Amino acid sequence: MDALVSLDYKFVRNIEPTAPFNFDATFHKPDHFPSGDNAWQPGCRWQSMLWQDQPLGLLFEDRGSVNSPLVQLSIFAQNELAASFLEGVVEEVNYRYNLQMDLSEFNHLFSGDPQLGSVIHKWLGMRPMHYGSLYEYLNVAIVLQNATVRRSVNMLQALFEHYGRRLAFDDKALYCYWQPQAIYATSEQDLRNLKVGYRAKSIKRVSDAFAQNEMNEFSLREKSVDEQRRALLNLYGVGPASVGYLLFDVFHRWDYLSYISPWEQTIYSRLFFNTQIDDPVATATLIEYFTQHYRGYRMLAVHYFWEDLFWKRKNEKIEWLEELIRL
DNA sequence: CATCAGGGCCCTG
DNA sequence: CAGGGCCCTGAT
Repeated sequence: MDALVSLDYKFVRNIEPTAPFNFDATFHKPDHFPSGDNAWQPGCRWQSMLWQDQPLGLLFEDRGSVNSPLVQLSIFAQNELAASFLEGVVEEVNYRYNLQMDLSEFNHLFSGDPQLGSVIHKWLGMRPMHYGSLYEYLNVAIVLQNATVRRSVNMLQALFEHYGRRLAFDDKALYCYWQPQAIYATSEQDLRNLKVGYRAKSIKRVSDAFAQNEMNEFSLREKSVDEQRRALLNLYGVGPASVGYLLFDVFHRWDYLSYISPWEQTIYSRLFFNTQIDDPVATATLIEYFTQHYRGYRMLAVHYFWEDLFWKRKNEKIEWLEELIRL
């Protein structure tokens, strides 16, 4: 299955994000684990995308500034694409990367906050984003479960190699996701052979739900948070931790925060209550704290702190954090 | 060499 | 609603 697909057609579109806009903090998230479907360097992000059965290569380039943002998007494809198709890609890209997000209220409310204020100032215009579809994110969420980062990386890579394709564009070769039908057509044992362990059952059942149109990301986007939450929890293999990530990253629910996993608990306790690693405060206390301080944008506020921390980690060693991130 | 926990979730009692 | 079991791996 590991065929190299050459994307020889190129189409260029300009996108004007809302200002202020921080290109690198939006297009690169140092806390995301490395994944074979994208690459980044300052001012550039390469990304594969499977859109309406078409394997695409995307290249985003920073052509503006914080206050006068401009992103040049190059779309690479196997063949000629209609203007309407390209418009659809641009619209979806605007959605996934939150390029038209209005941050003015968030900035206004919290730029004077003793802790969040300086972080907002430092990363002014940063957007949360997830580059993939709901189905793609679910695969990531599942391989994250109860595994070390290295193992999660290996599992996703094995899935790419077995069910995905490699796309060649702009001198890059990046893996592209598969359709859920590819796994609908396979067996749980085939998945287990890729050493995903008991997650095989979740991957299979989630893929089956999408292949049989029991899940529709686009209609789900129109529903209420509660309906979205219920629909996601209804999927086998999705629990409180995954649903939190999904509602924030895929459904853009900036205030949804109802579960904090143990390792996040340790980090937040250290950041907000200055506790020792082995003595974190209760998650209920943390949630109460976020509710008091960042009501309306609780998870977005957490995202700003989180990204700030992982950008720091990228540039300097943070010893207490290294202990918590077991590769 | 054996043991264990890891960026959860399901199922049972 | 607490707790055991689950696949596999790398660390100890």
